[in-house]
Amino acid sequence: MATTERLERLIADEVGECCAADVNDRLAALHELEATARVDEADEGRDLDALSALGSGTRYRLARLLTAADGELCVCELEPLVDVSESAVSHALSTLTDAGLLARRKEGKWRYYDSTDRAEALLAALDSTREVDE
Amino acid sequence: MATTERLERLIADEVGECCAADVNDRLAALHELEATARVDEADEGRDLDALSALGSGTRYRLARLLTAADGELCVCELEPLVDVSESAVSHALSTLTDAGLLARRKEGKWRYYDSTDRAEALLAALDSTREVDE
DNA sequence: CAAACGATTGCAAAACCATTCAAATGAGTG
DNA sequence: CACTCATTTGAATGGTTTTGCAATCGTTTG
Repeated sequence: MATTERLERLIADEVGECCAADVNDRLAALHELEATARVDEADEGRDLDALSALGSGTRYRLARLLTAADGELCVCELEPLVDVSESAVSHALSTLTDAGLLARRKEGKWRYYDSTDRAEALLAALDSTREVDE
Repeated sequence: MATTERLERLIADEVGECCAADVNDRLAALHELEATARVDEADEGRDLDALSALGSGTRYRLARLLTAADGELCVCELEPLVDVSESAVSHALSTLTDAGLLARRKEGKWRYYDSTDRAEALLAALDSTREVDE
């Protein structure tokens, strides 16, 4: 996977000249970076689940609604607020729940959903990094 | 889209009895919630772009690398750190840039990328809401 | 100016996803 | 226990996404 040719030329380009030591230093730095950036595989999977769950219109809107509500909401309250079928709402809520973005509570025939800290943190991150200019 | 039948029954279930006023109150609350939760359409589009851009393995890993690096990195430094083709890396970096998660800088033949505040905020949100228990 | 090079782009194939319809589940009620 | 109702589940479908290949763009260098 790793051919160092381009990297050598990059370093030569930056430093003017390029000796083996320079290349080794840079390679070491890159491997250290790789270690720093690496996330536990299970955590990475959960992150990807959360991001892709939120990354679709219907689910994003449901998560927004549940985050804006100060408490839990029943499926039958959510359904009229998004314009997809009842079944699609259920699929969406399940996906969000599996992704750790919603919590589900049963009460008799009804099922209530609420947003988790994770959903709130992600939406807050988006809200706080909105571009000012268009 | 909005049939109030189920909602009426839900309220009857909660309150014991259900009069028109109860239903109207709840409907008003739901409409207010809808207004609170609503995000400017363009902003919503940008949020979805950001989330779905980050929500795929290759792009997530690139964003992690650039966030962990204290400065910008050249494409040729990133390429050996992820195991997809050069072309896929380029596609991924473009998608991330379009989504507002990376900044691109040209210098001669080389192209450098760096993460934006938005990418960092999203990854930080994920990191800070990791479940402790499995 | 032609050749070399880093990076991007258009395209096609394969993999994946969101939605719907139909059927099932599980709770409450007569 | 049959019936209704809220919600979920499974399968099918149409649409989008990811990737690699080949061709191309823009820059530097001989």
